[in-house]
Order: sequence, then structure tokens, then C-alpha cells
Amino acid sequence: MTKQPAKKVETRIKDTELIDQRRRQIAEGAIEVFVVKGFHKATVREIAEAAGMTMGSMYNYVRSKEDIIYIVYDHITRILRTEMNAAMEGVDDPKERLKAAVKYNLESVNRYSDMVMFMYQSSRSLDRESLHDMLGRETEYIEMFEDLLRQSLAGQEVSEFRLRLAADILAYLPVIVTLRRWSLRQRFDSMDEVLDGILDFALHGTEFIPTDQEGRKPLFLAGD
Amino acid sequence: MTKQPAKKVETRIKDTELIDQRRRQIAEGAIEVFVVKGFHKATVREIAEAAGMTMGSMYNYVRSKEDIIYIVYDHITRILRTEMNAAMEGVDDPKERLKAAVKYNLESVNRYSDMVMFMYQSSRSLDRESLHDMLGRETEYIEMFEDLLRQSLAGQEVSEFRLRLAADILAYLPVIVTLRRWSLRQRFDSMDEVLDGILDFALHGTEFIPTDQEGRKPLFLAGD
Amino acid sequence: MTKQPAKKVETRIKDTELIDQRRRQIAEGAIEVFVVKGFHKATVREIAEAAGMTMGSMYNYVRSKEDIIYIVYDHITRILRTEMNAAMEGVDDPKERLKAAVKYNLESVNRYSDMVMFMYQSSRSLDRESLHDMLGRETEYIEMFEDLLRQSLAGQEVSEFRLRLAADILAYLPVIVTLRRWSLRQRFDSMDEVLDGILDFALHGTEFIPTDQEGRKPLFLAGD
Amino acid sequence: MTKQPAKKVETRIKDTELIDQRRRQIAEGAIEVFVVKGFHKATVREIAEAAGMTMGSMYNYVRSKEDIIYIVYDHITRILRTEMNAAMEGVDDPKERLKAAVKYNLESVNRYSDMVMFMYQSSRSLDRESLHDMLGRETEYIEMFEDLLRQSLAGQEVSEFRLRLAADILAYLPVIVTLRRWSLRQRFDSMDEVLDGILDFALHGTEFIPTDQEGRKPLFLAGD
DNA sequence: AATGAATGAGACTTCATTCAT
DNA sequence: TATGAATGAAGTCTCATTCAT
Repeated sequence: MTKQPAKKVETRIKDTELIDQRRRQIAEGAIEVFVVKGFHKATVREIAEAAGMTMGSMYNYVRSKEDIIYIVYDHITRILRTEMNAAMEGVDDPKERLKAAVKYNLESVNRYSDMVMFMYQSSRSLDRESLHDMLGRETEYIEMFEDLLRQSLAGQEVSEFRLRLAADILAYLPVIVTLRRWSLRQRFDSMDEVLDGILDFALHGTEFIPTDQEGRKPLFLAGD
Repeated sequence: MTKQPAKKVETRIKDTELIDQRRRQIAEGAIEVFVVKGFHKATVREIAEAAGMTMGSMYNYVRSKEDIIYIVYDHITRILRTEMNAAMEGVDDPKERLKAAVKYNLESVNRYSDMVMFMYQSSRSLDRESLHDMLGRETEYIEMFEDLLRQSLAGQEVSEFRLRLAADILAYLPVIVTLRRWSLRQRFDSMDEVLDGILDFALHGTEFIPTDQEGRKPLFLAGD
Repeated sequence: MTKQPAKKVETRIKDTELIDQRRRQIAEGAIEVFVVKGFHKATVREIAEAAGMTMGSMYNYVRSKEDIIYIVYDHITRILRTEMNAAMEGVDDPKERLKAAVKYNLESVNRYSDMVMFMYQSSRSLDRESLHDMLGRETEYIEMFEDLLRQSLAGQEVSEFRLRLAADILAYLPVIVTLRRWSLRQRFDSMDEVLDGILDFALHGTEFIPTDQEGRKPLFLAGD
Repeated sequence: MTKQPAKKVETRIKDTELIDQRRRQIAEGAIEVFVVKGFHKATVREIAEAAGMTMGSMYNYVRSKEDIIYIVYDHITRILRTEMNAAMEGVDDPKERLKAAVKYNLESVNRYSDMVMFMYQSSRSLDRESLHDMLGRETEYIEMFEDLLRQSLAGQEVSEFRLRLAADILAYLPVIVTLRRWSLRQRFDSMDEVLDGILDFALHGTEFIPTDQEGRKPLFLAGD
């Protein structure tokens, strides 16, 4: 189910454990710099410093600045995926699982807002292969929502098309917390309330899935 | 009600009509280049060429590369605003106006997908003042949705908080068409159907606004 | 005796009166700008503006930016020469004339300090011909001091070499007021006193001219 | 007594010995170019070449073109100071020391005429901090002459004001050799004789210092 | 494996000068 | 004569990448 990322950043170094450790350092250092200055304005020297190594050293684990961006994407998505799995662990009821997934998605996007913002702003700088890799992960992520929706609506007559589309939207909607952060901060007092509100909206939206619109019963009630 | 943008890009040129014309050329040329290469990888020489003038000439209408990005943002938002106004003209029924607004929003974001993508990816390159200007326009835009929702729900008991939040979401949601374009293209045959589906989802979502959840009647039915 | 400057800046314009007026405008405008920013950092646009005309217009009276610097030198030296002549008018006693010359030299260099400073800093930017022209004027100026000294020492046995050298020095020394202005301001309260002091020093220095060092009598006493 | 220059040009390089070496290269290369073309017309590329390194390399030791000019000033004043100290070493008699100082000053200004000319023409291009630094050195230099004069005149009743002023003049006068080089070359056969003459003039001038003008005895006799 | 100095291509920007009106 | 927009050459500086130690 989890297809492994195809891309591998090649290096001159042999010691694979060291590679992993250095890559982690690089990812963390790079994120620090990227969220402040963005990819283009960050210099590799700054990144190396933030990563606790010298420029020359870093180039032993990376072939180009573009490689760094891939490592960062990989690092971030790995974190998000890991936390997502943890968040849903132990929740068995399908509807609850769906709700937990959206809720977690909201919270993590909110928590890692800077990183997510960075990802949305820098995708253009990924090379072809890395971009493909990332889009693949996104697809997996959406498909997870698809499964959750399908299980939640088991027994009802559903529009497959709408179900799939809803999955896309549920995966995407929480990102509002990042991309419209400024607007939301301006217009609302409490971000927690906002998160709850978005969750409500999202779940209400899913009601458009069942084919039988007249007799349908709401999946969720506001404030559930 | 429509506050004019504060920022003015100063120039050495006196003929104001000429300024407008050249700025339009610059905006259009820049967009051409930006959507392909992004802001940072685009050189001012390329931009000038695409704009049909020499570099030196362009710098008579612009003080820095950053000014160009502002001009582009201004150009794009102006287009979107103009078309939006045109789209809603003649639609009087509040609900229909709301629906038209969301629908138009979807369509225009879809049509100008490249430009919108560019805007989301490049906001970091706006200088402070320009960014403020743009966020102000965004706020106006969201407030318009707020008004539309308020009129549509006239007579019902509504949660002001939810209404405001829904406005934010309705303004934001259509951007999925741009930011997840790849995913949507992969997963669905017809983009038109997708647009309809998103509209449905969005309008269903608004049902979370009324306070009286039990007795509420759907504002919209799927497929309306 | 007064050889006319050889150099003529050619132009397209025929009306010679107009040329003179515009040239004066240019010189005065240019000086304004030059003393603040120096020759290189001053733009021709700024100069034209300070001169009360447009760039294009200015180029009717000037072939290049370098021409402007010549016009300025010409203007300044003309002022200095005119004032010098006025200052010495009516003074007949040779020693008094000499003293008046040095005194005036000091005062005018002090009064036009900015301009003189500019001249010393920008001579490198004069084209060959202009430089030659200016050096010629300088020579005339020194020769005037030579004559004054010769008349003042009439009857004494003098070293021609020293007399000539003293002329050079008397013409040069006052420039200390410009080139060391900062230092003098720092170290002394009253610039007037300083001017007097320099005059004294200069005149005392001239005592080295007579060949008969033993029997010589001071030309000047301090404080005369 | 010798306050160290405050200004430090920062750099990315860590090896301080290397920094010193490269800075010396840069200073020497830059002087070569500057004396021919002046600061503004010299390109950093030319300077780097004359310094025997690439442009990019040079920018590892310098943050801006303006830094270069400071390095050059520093280099030149350091040379002059060093040589001055050497020249006076072993001369104990106060009058002889004073004479040696003026004489040396003349000779070194004559020897390094191009550099000194450059310094006078380019001070405007120093940034605020560098200028302050340089003016401070100048002050130190003048104060040295003050001390020499005071020791030479020990026992006599002197005007403190005139003594201080004479120090300023003695430090400044030799520069005539640079600033009026053309004129002196035109008017005199031997520059050595000129140097002697200026020395004489300068020392004679100092006779205006003692308060008791009537009974004073010349400090120096011409030709001493 | 690590270091950090060297490199050079290329970017943005300025501005003297020209020229059509 | 006057205007001011257009031009493009040239200059400064940055920074990803390499390489000798």
C-alpha cells in the first residue's frame, strides 16, 4: 500500500547511518532557514551553518541546492504521515476515524503552518523527479480519505464521483489554515474555534455525497 | 466601500497614459514569463523582452524587479475583480447571487489557474507595502462573500461566527482547482464536472451556519 | 598678458547670448550638485534640473558630461579672478599689494571652499584640453605672485629661484583652508584668526628669499 | 598615544594571515589601478586582476568597492607612518628632529606623489567611518609636529595658537609637491632643489611663532 | 570525511546619450 | 529650441559549486 519514494539522492559517502543522520541535520537546518527566507533567498552557506556543518561538508550529502529541497519535502511529509498514523491509532468507528483524520489534518497543518506554507511556495523548485514523488504521496493521502469516506458511508447509495471529489476537498480544505492564516487571524479571535468551524463545514459538505438527496440524513450535526 | 490601493509605483515618466500602457505591457509580459519560470528564475531582461521593450526602457516604469511583481499582482486582481463584477451583474436573487459568485470564482480561478498559482507561490517576494495592499484586497473579497451569505440567510437565525468563517472558506475553496490541479486532472475525467462538484460541496457546507441545526432546511440541494 | 583660454565648447545653438545665459545656468546648477555629490555621483539629470532645464535641452549647450566640468571650472576661476582684481584695485604700495593678494586669496578660498575642494577632487575628470587650459590659468596666477614679490623686494639682492618658488607657495598655501578645513575647524576656535595666522606664516616664509641672510631685515612682522 | 584605527573590514575568510596577505595584494593592485584611472573609473575587475586574483575571490576579502578604498588608504598611511618613524630614528636634537620630519615629509610625499594625489582626490568616496578613521590619523600626524615644534622652541616665549597653527601648516605644506607637481615641474629644473626650497620656506615660516618678535633670533637660516 | 578558499557566470540596476516630436 | 522617452553598455555584487589540503 505504501509505495516507497522512487527518488534517491546519491552521494559519495558510504556510511549509510551517517548519511541518515546528516540528512536529518540538513533537513532541520534547511527548514529553519527556508521558513524565514524562502528557498531562493536562502544561501547554501546559511543552510549548512543552520545544519551544523560546513558548506563543503554538506556537499558530501547533497549534489545540489535542489537536492536540499527534496530532502526537506521528504522530511516534512514523513513527519506529517507519522503523526497522522499516530492520531488515528485506536480509533475504530469509521465516522470517528474520518473525523479524526480531518481534525488531525487541520491541527497538524496549523502546527506546521510555516513548513506547509513553504511547501506550497516552493514546489516549483523541485526537480521533475522529486515533484513526481511528492505528487504521488499526495495521491496516497487523498486515497486514504477516500477509503475513510467509503467506510463511513457504507450502506448508503453514494455517487462515486462525489465521494472521490469529497476526498480531494477534505484533504485540501485544512490548508486554508496556512494559506489564509493572515486573514483568519485578522478576522477571528481564537484559532481553535476556527479549526472547529472548518471541521464542521467540511463534514457538512460531505453530505452532498449520497445520491438520495431527499431522504438523506446528515452524517454530522454541527458541533458534534 | 472599495478602498483604493494605497501603493503607487513611482517613475520618472510624466505621460500618465503612456505609463498605463507600458505598465500593462509589463504586466502581461511578466506574467508570460513568471508562469513558466517563476519570479526568481525570470530575469528582468526576459521580462522586458516579453513586454516588448528594452530593459532600460522598462526601468523607466519600474524601480526594481520587485515593483514588477506588484504590478503583476495588481493586474491579475484587477482582472479577477472586473470579471467578478461582470459575472454578477443582473443577478438579483440573493441565493442566486451567492451561487453565481462561488461559481464564477471557481471558473475564473480555473481559467487563470497559472496566474493564481503564481500568486500563491510568490507572495513572499512582495515587499511589505505591496503585501499589505494585496491582503487588503483579499479581505474586501471575503467581505463580499460575507454580505452575500448574510443576504441569503436573511430571516434565519445564524451564528455570526460561522457565517464569517463560511465566507472565508467560500472564497478560498475554489483555489483547490489551482493548487491541486494535478491531482484533480489525474483523478477525474472532466474538469467541468469537478467545478460543479466543488460548488455543490461548498454550498452544502454553508448549511452549518444556521444556529437551529435540527429544524434547518437545506439551502441548496445537490445538483441545483 | 592675459592669454584667453583656448578651449571652446561647441554646440548646435546659434544665438550666442542665449548660449552664455544657459552656460551660466548650467555652471551654477552643476556647482550646486557637484559640491554635494561630487562629479561622478552627480547625474546629468540632476544637473539639468538644478540648472532649471531639461536634460535634452542641456545637451544643446554641452556635448558631454565632461564638458560640464570644464564649464564649471571656467566659471569658478572666472569668479576668483574677478574678485581678486577687485580686491587689489586701488592698493598701490607693492608690499601692501602682495599682502592684499595673499589675504584675498585666503579669504576667497575660504569663502568658496566647497568649490575649491571640488576643483581639487575633480581635476582628473577634465579632458586633456581642459586640463591644459586650467593649468595655464594657474600658471598665470602664480606669475602674478611672482611679480608682486619682485616688486616688493625691489632693491634687495634676491635669489631668483627662491622668489619663484615662494610665488608658488604663496599661491598654494591658502588652499590649506579648504583641504584641511576639518582639521582646522577641530583644532581652532575662530577661522578668522586662523586666516590671519596663515597670512603671517606665509609672509614670514618669504624672508627666505633674500640672498643676504645675515643682514636681512624682516619683510613683515607678525601681526602687522 | 597611538590610538588604533577603529574600523575593521569584515570578511567571510577565517585564516587571518591569509587575510593580511590578500589585503596587501588588494591594496597594491588597487593603487596601481587607482593612480591611473582614479577610484570611479577603476572597475573592480581591473583591481582584482591587478591584485592577482579573480573578482569573486577578492569579494571574499572585501564587502564592497568602497571597502577597497579604505584598505588602500590604510595601506598608504601605514607606509608613510612607518617610513616617517624610521626616518626620525636616531635623531635626538629637537630642531634636527623637526627638520628631519619636514624633510622626510617632503620626500615621501614626493616619492609617493601618485598615491598622495589619489588620496586627496578620493576622500569623498570614503564612507563616513573610514573618513573619520583617516581624519583621526591626520590629527595624530599634526600633533606630532606640534610636539616637535614645542620641543624645538623650548625656553622661548611662544604663542600657543601660532605653534599649533604652524604644526598644521608644516604637515600640510609638503603636499604642494603633489598637488602642484605639474606647475613645479614646469617652472623648475630640479625637484630636489625645490624640496630644499620648500623646507627652507617652511622653517622660516615657523619664526612667526615666538611672541617676542623684535628680539627673536631665527630658528633656522636658509640653506642650513 | 571535513574544511573553507577560489571561482566565474550571471543578475540587477544605473545613466550618459540620442532622437523623434 | 525644447522636450522627455528610449536605449544599451557597463558596472557591482552574489552565490552555487569545486577542489586542494
